[in-house]
Amino acid sequence: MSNKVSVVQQSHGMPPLPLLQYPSADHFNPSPPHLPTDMSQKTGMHRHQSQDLSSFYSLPPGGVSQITPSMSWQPQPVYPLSSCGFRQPYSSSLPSSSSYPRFSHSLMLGPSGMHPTGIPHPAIVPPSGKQEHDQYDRNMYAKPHPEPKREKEPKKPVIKKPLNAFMLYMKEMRAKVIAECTLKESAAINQILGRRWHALTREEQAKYYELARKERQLHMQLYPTWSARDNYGKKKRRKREKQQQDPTTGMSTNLPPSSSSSSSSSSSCSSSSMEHTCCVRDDGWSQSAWPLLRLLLFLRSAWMFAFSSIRATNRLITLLTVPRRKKKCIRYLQGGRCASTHSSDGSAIDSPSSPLYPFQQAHSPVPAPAPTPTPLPPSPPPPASPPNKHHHPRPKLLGLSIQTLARQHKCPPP
DNA sequence: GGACCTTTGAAGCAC
DNA sequence: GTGCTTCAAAGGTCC
Repeated sequence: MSNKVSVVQQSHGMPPLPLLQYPSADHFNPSPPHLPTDMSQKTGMHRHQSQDLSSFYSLPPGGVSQITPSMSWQPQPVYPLSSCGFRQPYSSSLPSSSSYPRFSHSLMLGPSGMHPTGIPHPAIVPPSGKQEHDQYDRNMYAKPHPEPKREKEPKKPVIKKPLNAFMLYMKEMRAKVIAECTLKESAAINQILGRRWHALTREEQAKYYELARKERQLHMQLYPTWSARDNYGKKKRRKREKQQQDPTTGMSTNLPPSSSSSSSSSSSCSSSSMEHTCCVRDDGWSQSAWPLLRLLLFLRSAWMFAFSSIRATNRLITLLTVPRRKKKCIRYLQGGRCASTHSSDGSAIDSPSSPLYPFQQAHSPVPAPAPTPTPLPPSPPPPASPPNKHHHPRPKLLGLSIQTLARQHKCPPP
Protein backbone atom coordinates (compact mmCIF):
# COMPACT_ATOMS: atom_id res chain seq x y z
CA MET A 1 0.00 0.00 0.00
CA SER A 2 2.80 2.30 0.67
CA ASN A 3 4.28 1.72 -2.66
CA LYS A 4 1.27 3.09 -4.39
CA VAL A 5 0.89 6.68 -5.07
CA SER A 6 -2.38 8.32 -5.48
CA VAL A 7 -2.28 10.34 -8.54
CA VAL A 8 -4.71 12.41 -10.33
CA GLN A 9 -5.84 11.98 -13.77
CA GLN A 10 -8.01 14.42 -15.37
CA SER A 11 -10.18 13.47 -18.13
CA HIS A 12 -10.33 16.30 -20.59
CA GLY A 13 -9.78 18.62 -17.80
CA MET A 14 -13.44 18.80 -17.05
CA PRO A 15 -14.79 16.77 -14.22
CA PRO A 16 -13.19 16.25 -10.90
CA LEU A 17 -10.12 14.26 -11.34
CA PRO A 18 -10.11 10.66 -10.54
CA LEU A 19 -7.20 9.49 -8.61
CA LEU A 20 -4.94 6.94 -10.00
CA GLN A 21 -2.67 4.80 -8.08
CA TYR A 22 0.62 4.03 -9.51
CA PRO A 23 2.88 1.62 -7.91
CA SER A 24 6.45 2.41 -7.78
CA ALA A 25 8.55 1.02 -10.46
CA ASP A 26 10.32 -1.32 -8.18
CA HIS A 27 7.03 -2.87 -7.56
CA PHE A 28 7.41 -4.39 -10.95
CA ASN A 29 11.02 -4.35 -11.54
CA PRO A 30 13.25 -5.47 -8.85
CA SER A 31 16.06 -3.51 -10.30
CA PRO A 32 15.17 -0.16 -11.64
CA PRO A 33 17.33 1.89 -9.40
CA HIS A 34 18.70 3.74 -12.29
CA LEU A 35 15.49 5.42 -12.95
CA PRO A 36 14.49 8.28 -10.92
CA THR A 37 17.54 10.03 -9.85
CA ASP A 38 18.23 11.90 -12.96
CA MET A 39 15.97 10.83 -15.65
CA SER A 40 16.40 13.92 -17.60
CA GLN A 41 19.97 13.20 -18.26
CA LYS A 42 19.41 9.68 -19.24
CA THR A 43 16.62 10.45 -21.49
CA GLY A 44 18.11 13.56 -22.80
CA MET A 45 15.09 15.50 -21.78
CA HIS A 46 15.56 19.09 -21.12
CA ARG A 47 13.46 21.56 -19.46
CA HIS A 48 11.59 22.72 -22.43
CA GLN A 49 10.83 19.22 -23.35
CA SER A 50 9.36 18.59 -20.03
CA GLN A 51 7.12 21.47 -20.62
CA ASP A 52 6.02 19.90 -23.76
CA LEU A 53 4.92 16.97 -21.82
CA SER A 54 3.47 19.01 -19.10
CA SER A 55 0.13 19.22 -20.68
CA PHE A 56 -0.21 15.51 -20.61
CA TYR A 57 1.05 15.05 -17.18
CA SER A 58 0.53 16.55 -13.87
CA LEU A 59 1.61 19.98 -13.07
CA PRO A 60 1.99 21.72 -9.81
CA PRO A 61 -1.15 23.62 -9.08
CA GLY A 62 0.38 27.00 -9.24
CA GLY A 63 2.23 26.50 -12.40
CA VAL A 64 -0.61 25.60 -14.59
CA SER A 65 -1.74 28.95 -15.61
CA GLN A 66 1.71 29.90 -16.60
CA ILE A 67 1.90 27.30 -19.21
CA THR A 68 0.09 27.57 -22.38
CA PRO A 69 -1.79 24.58 -23.57
CA SER A 70 0.62 22.08 -24.70
CA MET A 71 2.14 22.51 -28.06
CA SER A 72 1.19 26.10 -27.77
CA TRP A 73 -1.47 25.72 -30.29
CA GLN A 74 -1.51 28.76 -32.37
CA PRO A 75 -4.54 29.85 -34.17
CA GLN A 76 -4.67 27.96 -37.35
CA PRO A 77 -5.95 29.09 -40.65
CA VAL A 78 -9.62 29.36 -40.31
CA TYR A 79 -11.72 27.48 -42.70
CA PRO A 80 -15.13 28.74 -43.43
CA LEU A 81 -16.66 25.55 -42.28
CA SER A 82 -18.09 25.12 -38.93
CA SER A 83 -15.86 23.61 -36.44
CA CYS A 84 -15.14 20.13 -36.01
CA GLY A 85 -13.53 18.66 -38.97
CA PHE A 86 -11.04 21.42 -38.98
CA ARG A 87 -8.59 23.23 -37.00
CA GLN A 88 -10.07 26.31 -35.63
CA PRO A 89 -8.81 29.19 -33.74
CA TYR A 90 -9.37 27.57 -30.47
CA SER A 91 -10.03 29.77 -27.63
CA SER A 92 -6.69 29.18 -26.20
CA SER A 93 -8.16 28.36 -22.90
CA LEU A 94 -8.82 24.87 -22.05
CA PRO A 95 -11.42 24.18 -19.49
CA SER A 96 -10.44 25.65 -16.25
CA SER A 97 -8.33 22.72 -15.38
CA SER A 98 -6.40 22.55 -18.50
CA SER A 99 -3.38 21.19 -16.88
CA TYR A 100 -4.33 17.63 -17.45
CA PRO A 101 -2.88 16.54 -14.23
CA ARG A 102 -2.50 12.91 -14.53
CA PHE A 103 -0.14 10.82 -12.66
CA SER A 104 2.89 10.72 -10.68
CA HIS A 105 5.26 8.13 -9.67
CA SER A 106 6.65 7.54 -6.30
CA LEU A 107 10.09 7.21 -7.61
CA MET A 108 9.76 10.15 -9.81
CA LEU A 109 8.20 12.57 -7.47
CA GLY A 110 10.16 15.55 -6.60
CA PRO A 111 9.61 17.65 -3.57
CA SER A 112 6.57 19.15 -5.12
CA GLY A 113 5.19 15.87 -6.16
CA MET A 114 6.80 16.10 -9.50
CA HIS A 115 9.53 14.21 -11.04
CA PRO A 116 12.47 16.29 -12.06
CA THR A 117 11.59 15.58 -15.60
CA GLY A 118 8.01 16.49 -15.07
CA ILE A 119 7.09 13.30 -16.76
CA PRO A 120 5.34 10.97 -14.47
CA HIS A 121 4.08 8.04 -16.28
CA PRO A 122 0.50 7.08 -16.92
CA ALA A 123 1.12 3.59 -17.93
CA ILE A 124 0.23 1.84 -14.78
CA VAL A 125 -3.24 1.26 -13.62
CA PRO A 126 -4.45 -0.68 -10.69
CA PRO A 127 -5.69 -4.08 -11.58
CA SER A 128 -9.23 -3.26 -10.95
CA GLY A 129 -11.80 -5.45 -12.43
CA LYS A 130 -12.45 -2.88 -15.05
CA GLN A 131 -9.05 -2.65 -16.45
CA GLU A 132 -9.94 -2.98 -20.02
CA HIS A 133 -11.46 0.23 -21.14
CA ASP A 134 -12.11 1.93 -17.94
CA GLN A 135 -9.01 0.96 -16.24
CA TYR A 136 -9.73 3.18 -13.39
CA ASP A 137 -12.90 3.91 -11.65
CA ARG A 138 -13.31 7.61 -11.75
CA ASN A 139 -15.05 7.76 -8.44
CA MET A 140 -12.95 5.21 -6.83
CA TYR A 141 -10.37 7.60 -5.60
CA ALA A 142 -12.02 10.88 -6.06
CA LYS A 143 -14.64 10.27 -3.49
CA PRO A 144 -13.56 10.19 0.09
CA HIS A 145 -15.28 6.99 0.91
CA PRO A 146 -13.48 4.13 2.49
CA GLU A 147 -11.80 2.08 -0.10
CA PRO A 148 -12.30 -1.54 0.64
CA LYS A 149 -10.93 -2.44 -2.70
CA ARG A 150 -7.58 -1.23 -1.70
CA GLU A 151 -7.37 -3.90 0.89
CA LYS A 152 -7.25 -6.62 -1.64
CA GLU A 153 -4.94 -5.35 -4.22
CA PRO A 154 -2.09 -7.76 -4.13
CA LYS A 155 -2.85 -8.34 -7.74
CA LYS A 156 -0.23 -7.28 -10.11
CA PRO A 157 -0.92 -3.88 -11.53
CA VAL A 158 -1.21 -3.52 -15.19
CA ILE A 159 1.35 -1.57 -17.07
CA LYS A 160 -0.22 -0.04 -20.06
CA LYS A 161 1.32 0.64 -23.35
CA PRO A 162 2.85 4.02 -23.81
CA LEU A 163 0.73 6.33 -25.82
CA ASN A 164 1.61 6.92 -29.39
CA ALA A 165 1.60 10.26 -31.07
CA PHE A 166 -1.99 10.17 -32.08
CA MET A 167 -3.12 9.09 -28.67
CA LEU A 168 -1.30 11.97 -27.14
CA TYR A 169 -2.90 14.25 -29.61
CA MET A 170 -6.29 12.84 -28.84
CA LYS A 171 -5.80 13.30 -25.18
CA GLU A 172 -5.01 16.90 -25.63
CA MET A 173 -7.57 17.79 -28.19
CA ARG A 174 -10.48 15.74 -27.07
CA ALA A 175 -11.65 18.34 -24.65
CA LYS A 176 -11.59 20.97 -27.31
CA VAL A 177 -13.55 18.89 -29.70
CA ILE A 178 -16.07 18.08 -27.05
CA ALA A 179 -16.41 21.71 -26.20
CA GLU A 180 -16.73 22.80 -29.75
CA CYS A 181 -18.94 20.11 -30.98
CA THR A 182 -20.91 19.28 -27.90
CA LEU A 183 -20.25 15.73 -28.76
CA LYS A 184 -19.64 13.09 -26.25
CA GLU A 185 -19.47 9.93 -28.18
CA SER A 186 -15.89 8.98 -28.42
CA ALA A 187 -16.24 7.22 -31.70
CA ALA A 188 -17.43 10.36 -33.39
CA ILE A 189 -14.92 12.48 -31.60
CA ASN A 190 -12.16 10.20 -32.63
CA GLN A 191 -13.22 10.48 -36.20
CA ILE A 192 -12.97 14.19 -35.97
CA LEU A 193 -9.66 13.98 -34.25
CA GLY A 194 -8.40 11.60 -36.83
CA ARG A 195 -9.26 14.06 -39.51
CA ARG A 196 -7.74 16.91 -37.66
CA TRP A 197 -4.67 14.84 -37.16
CA HIS A 198 -4.30 14.56 -40.87
CA ALA A 199 -4.90 18.25 -41.21
CA LEU A 200 -1.99 19.00 -38.99
CA THR A 201 1.17 20.15 -40.57
CA ARG A 202 4.19 17.99 -40.47
CA GLU A 203 5.71 20.19 -37.88
CA GLU A 204 2.70 19.98 -35.68
CA GLN A 205 2.58 16.26 -35.97
CA ALA A 206 6.27 16.07 -35.32
CA LYS A 207 5.73 17.50 -31.90
CA TYR A 208 3.52 14.63 -31.01
CA TYR A 209 5.79 12.09 -32.55
CA GLU A 210 8.54 13.47 -30.46
CA LEU A 211 6.41 13.36 -27.37
CA ALA A 212 5.48 9.82 -28.10
CA ARG A 213 9.08 8.94 -28.57
CA LYS A 214 9.91 10.39 -25.21
CA GLU A 215 7.00 8.61 -23.74
CA ARG A 216 8.30 5.33 -25.01
CA GLN A 217 11.75 6.10 -23.77
CA LEU A 218 10.48 6.92 -20.36
CA HIS A 219 8.30 3.88 -20.31
CA MET A 220 11.21 1.77 -21.30
CA GLN A 221 13.30 3.17 -18.55
CA LEU A 222 10.64 2.84 -15.97
CA TYR A 223 9.77 -0.69 -16.89
CA PRO A 224 12.66 -2.17 -18.73
CA THR A 225 11.26 -5.64 -18.52
CA TRP A 226 7.85 -4.69 -19.74
CA SER A 227 6.80 -5.71 -23.14
CA ALA A 228 3.70 -5.07 -25.11
CA ARG A 229 3.41 -8.79 -25.07
CA ASP A 230 2.39 -8.53 -21.44
CA ASN A 231 -0.92 -7.04 -22.41
CA TYR A 232 -1.22 -8.80 -25.67
CA GLY A 233 -4.32 -10.85 -25.95
CA LYS A 234 -5.75 -9.63 -22.70
CA LYS A 235 -8.63 -7.98 -24.29
CA LYS A 236 -11.10 -10.29 -25.66
CA ARG A 237 -10.50 -11.00 -29.21
CA ARG A 238 -13.03 -9.43 -31.38
CA LYS A 239 -15.28 -11.90 -32.87
CA ARG A 240 -14.06 -12.32 -36.33
CA GLU A 241 -16.62 -14.91 -37.10
CA LYS A 242 -19.07 -12.10 -37.54
CA GLN A 243 -16.88 -10.34 -39.98
CA GLN A 244 -16.03 -13.44 -41.83
CA GLN A 245 -19.68 -14.11 -42.28
CA ASP A 246 -20.39 -10.55 -43.16
CA PRO A 247 -22.39 -10.79 -46.35
CA THR A 248 -21.35 -7.35 -47.50
CA THR A 249 -17.71 -8.23 -47.61
CA GLY A 250 -17.75 -11.95 -47.40
CA MET A 251 -14.54 -12.18 -49.32
CA SER A 252 -12.30 -13.67 -46.84
CA THR A 253 -13.80 -17.05 -46.44
CA ASN A 254 -15.01 -17.94 -49.84
CA LEU A 255 -11.81 -18.56 -51.57
CA PRO A 256 -11.57 -22.06 -52.79
CA PRO A 257 -8.79 -24.09 -51.36
CA SER A 258 -6.88 -24.05 -54.57
CA SER A 259 -6.83 -20.32 -54.86
CA SER A 260 -6.15 -19.74 -51.26
CA SER A 261 -3.04 -21.77 -51.48
CA SER A 262 -1.98 -20.58 -54.84
CA SER A 263 0.00 -17.45 -54.40
CA SER A 264 0.39 -14.65 -52.07
CA SER A 265 -0.73 -12.18 -54.64
CA SER A 266 -4.03 -13.84 -55.05
CA SER A 267 -4.82 -13.48 -51.43
CA SER A 268 -3.69 -9.93 -51.20
CA CYS A 269 -6.43 -7.47 -51.77
CA SER A 270 -4.58 -4.48 -50.67
CA SER A 271 -4.91 -2.34 -53.70
CA SER A 272 -8.18 -1.27 -55.07
CA SER A 273 -7.72 -3.18 -58.23
CA MET A 274 -6.83 -6.24 -56.36
CA GLU A 275 -9.84 -5.80 -54.26
CA HIS A 276 -11.82 -5.77 -57.39
CA THR A 277 -10.26 -8.87 -58.60
CA CYS A 278 -10.69 -10.61 -55.36
CA CYS A 279 -14.36 -9.97 -55.54
CA VAL A 280 -14.51 -11.09 -59.08
CA ARG A 281 -12.79 -14.25 -58.32
CA ASP A 282 -15.09 -14.96 -55.55
CA ASP A 283 -17.95 -14.48 -57.87
CA GLY A 284 -16.72 -17.33 -59.92
CA TRP A 285 -14.19 -16.11 -62.40
CA SER A 286 -12.07 -18.87 -63.61
CA GLN A 287 -8.39 -18.90 -63.02
CA SER A 288 -7.75 -18.67 -66.72
CA ALA A 289 -9.54 -15.36 -66.95
CA TRP A 290 -7.40 -13.89 -64.30
CA PRO A 291 -4.52 -12.58 -66.42
CA LEU A 292 -6.94 -11.20 -68.93
CA LEU A 293 -8.85 -9.43 -66.27
CA ARG A 294 -5.75 -7.87 -64.94
CA LEU A 295 -4.76 -6.77 -68.37
CA LEU A 296 -8.14 -5.19 -68.88
CA LEU A 297 -7.91 -3.40 -65.63
CA PHE A 298 -4.53 -2.13 -66.53
CA LEU A 299 -5.73 -0.95 -69.90
CA ARG A 300 -8.65 0.74 -68.36
CA SER A 301 -6.42 2.56 -65.95
CA ALA A 302 -4.10 3.57 -68.71
CA TRP A 303 -6.93 4.87 -70.76
CA MET A 304 -8.33 6.79 -67.89
CA PHE A 305 -4.97 8.21 -67.25
CA ALA A 306 -4.57 9.39 -70.79
CA PHE A 307 -8.05 10.75 -70.78
CA SER A 308 -7.51 12.80 -67.73
CA SER A 309 -3.88 13.55 -68.18
CA ILE A 310 -4.28 17.26 -67.88
CA ARG A 311 -6.27 16.92 -64.78
CA ALA A 312 -3.85 14.44 -63.44
CA THR A 313 -0.98 16.75 -64.14
CA ASN A 314 -2.62 19.52 -62.26
CA ARG A 315 -3.31 17.19 -59.49
CA LEU A 316 0.23 16.02 -59.42
CA ILE A 317 1.39 19.57 -59.11
CA THR A 318 -0.96 20.06 -56.26
CA LEU A 319 0.25 16.94 -54.62
CA LEU A 320 3.76 18.13 -54.84
CA THR A 321 3.03 21.50 -53.44
CA VAL A 322 0.52 20.76 -50.77
CA PRO A 323 1.40 18.79 -47.69
CA ARG A 324 0.05 15.40 -48.22
CA ARG A 325 -2.05 13.53 -45.84
CA LYS A 326 -1.74 9.93 -45.31
CA LYS A 327 -5.27 8.88 -45.60
CA LYS A 328 -8.37 10.54 -46.64
CA CYS A 329 -10.63 7.67 -46.26
CA ILE A 330 -12.72 9.00 -43.50
CA ARG A 331 -16.28 9.88 -43.50
CA TYR A 332 -18.19 11.64 -40.93
CA LEU A 333 -21.22 10.52 -39.24
CA GLN A 334 -24.09 12.55 -40.35
CA GLY A 335 -25.65 12.63 -36.98
CA GLY A 336 -23.21 14.69 -35.02
CA ARG A 337 -23.38 18.39 -34.91
CA CYS A 338 -19.89 18.44 -36.10
CA ALA A 339 -20.70 16.37 -39.04
CA SER A 340 -19.88 17.76 -42.34
CA THR A 341 -21.56 20.93 -43.18
CA HIS A 342 -21.50 19.97 -46.78
CA SER A 343 -21.32 16.62 -48.25
CA SER A 344 -22.02 13.37 -46.68
CA ASP A 345 -18.81 11.84 -47.76
CA GLY A 346 -16.84 14.19 -45.66
CA SER A 347 -15.10 15.80 -48.53
CA ALA A 348 -16.24 19.18 -47.50
CA ILE A 349 -14.62 18.66 -44.25
CA ASP A 350 -11.32 18.41 -45.86
CA SER A 351 -9.24 21.38 -45.81
CA PRO A 352 -10.38 23.37 -48.76
CA SER A 353 -6.99 23.68 -50.21
CA SER A 354 -6.24 20.05 -50.03
CA PRO A 355 -6.77 17.96 -53.05
CA LEU A 356 -8.47 14.70 -53.25
CA TYR A 357 -6.12 11.87 -52.87
CA PRO A 358 -5.99 8.84 -55.00
CA PHE A 359 -7.97 6.82 -52.62
CA GLN A 360 -10.81 9.24 -52.56
CA GLN A 361 -10.82 9.52 -56.23
CA ALA A 362 -11.01 5.86 -56.56
CA HIS A 363 -14.34 6.12 -54.88
CA SER A 364 -15.51 9.17 -56.66
CA PRO A 365 -17.59 8.99 -59.78
CA VAL A 366 -14.88 10.78 -61.66
CA PRO A 367 -12.27 8.45 -62.99
CA ALA A 368 -9.16 8.48 -60.99
CA PRO A 369 -6.09 9.93 -62.58
CA ALA A 370 -4.34 6.68 -62.74
CA PRO A 371 -2.17 5.03 -60.21
CA THR A 372 0.91 6.94 -61.06
CA PRO A 373 3.61 6.55 -58.52
CA THR A 374 3.53 10.14 -57.51
CA PRO A 375 6.67 11.20 -55.81
CA LEU A 376 5.86 12.14 -52.32
CA PRO A 377 6.69 15.57 -51.10
CA PRO A 378 9.61 15.86 -48.78
CA SER A 379 8.75 13.36 -46.25
CA PRO A 380 8.24 14.68 -42.89
CA PRO A 381 9.19 14.31 -39.38
CA PRO A 382 7.17 11.44 -38.20
CA PRO A 383 10.28 9.86 -36.99
CA ALA A 384 9.23 6.35 -37.33
CA SER A 385 5.86 6.51 -38.81
CA PRO A 386 5.69 3.36 -40.79
CA PRO A 387 3.14 2.75 -43.42
CA ASN A 388 -0.12 1.69 -42.13
CA LYS A 389 0.01 -1.96 -42.10
CA HIS A 390 -2.91 -3.16 -40.20
CA HIS A 391 -6.28 -3.91 -41.37
CA HIS A 392 -9.32 -3.62 -39.21
CA PRO A 393 -12.47 -4.68 -40.80
CA ARG A 394 -15.07 -3.15 -38.60
CA PRO A 395 -18.14 -2.59 -40.58
CA LYS A 396 -20.60 -0.73 -38.56
CA LEU A 397 -21.13 2.84 -37.79
CA LEU A 398 -20.81 4.06 -41.28
CA GLY A 399 -22.05 1.00 -42.95
CA LEU A 400 -18.74 0.90 -44.65
CA SER A 401 -15.74 0.15 -42.63
CA ILE A 402 -13.54 3.15 -42.78
CA GLN A 403 -10.62 1.31 -41.44
CA THR A 404 -11.07 -1.39 -43.93
CA LEU A 405 -11.12 1.09 -46.72
CA ALA A 406 -8.28 3.11 -45.46
CA ARG A 407 -6.03 0.29 -44.63
CA GLN A 408 -6.86 -1.97 -47.43
CA HIS A 409 -6.14 0.77 -49.84
CA LYS A 410 -2.86 1.34 -48.21
CA CYS A 411 -2.89 5.02 -48.43
CA PRO A 412 0.64 6.13 -48.91
CA PRO A 413 2.70 6.75 -45.88
CA PRO A 414 3.45 10.30 -44.97
C1' DG B 1 -20.98 -5.46 -16.70
C1' DG B 2 -18.55 -5.76 -20.65
C1' DA B 3 -17.96 -5.57 -25.67
C1' DC B 4 -18.27 -2.41 -29.34
C1' DC B 5 -17.39 1.78 -31.90
C1' DT B 6 -13.71 4.95 -33.88
C1' DT B 7 -9.18 6.89 -34.74
C1' DT B 8 -3.60 6.26 -35.53
C1' DG B 9 0.66 4.34 -34.27
C1' DA B 10 3.63 0.89 -32.07
C1' DA B 11 4.66 -3.59 -31.31
C1' DG B 12 3.74 -8.49 -31.31
C1' DC B 13 2.70 -12.42 -33.89
C1' DA B 14 2.36 -15.61 -37.84
C1' DC B 15 3.94 -17.15 -42.06
C1' DG C 1 10.59 -9.53 -44.55
C1' DT C 2 5.76 -8.87 -45.01
C1' DG C 3 1.22 -8.54 -43.49
C1' DC C 4 -2.15 -9.02 -40.01
C1' DT C 5 -3.60 -8.44 -35.07
C1' DT C 6 -3.76 -6.32 -30.69
C1' DC C 7 -3.63 -2.52 -27.65
C1' DA C 8 -3.27 2.06 -26.09
C1' DA C 9 -7.73 6.52 -24.72
C1' DA C 10 -12.40 7.73 -24.36
C1' DG C 11 -17.36 7.63 -23.38
C1' DG C 12 -21.75 6.67 -25.34
C1' DT C 13 -24.34 2.67 -26.87
C1' DC C 14 -26.00 -1.86 -26.99
C1' DC C 15 -26.68 -6.55 -25.42
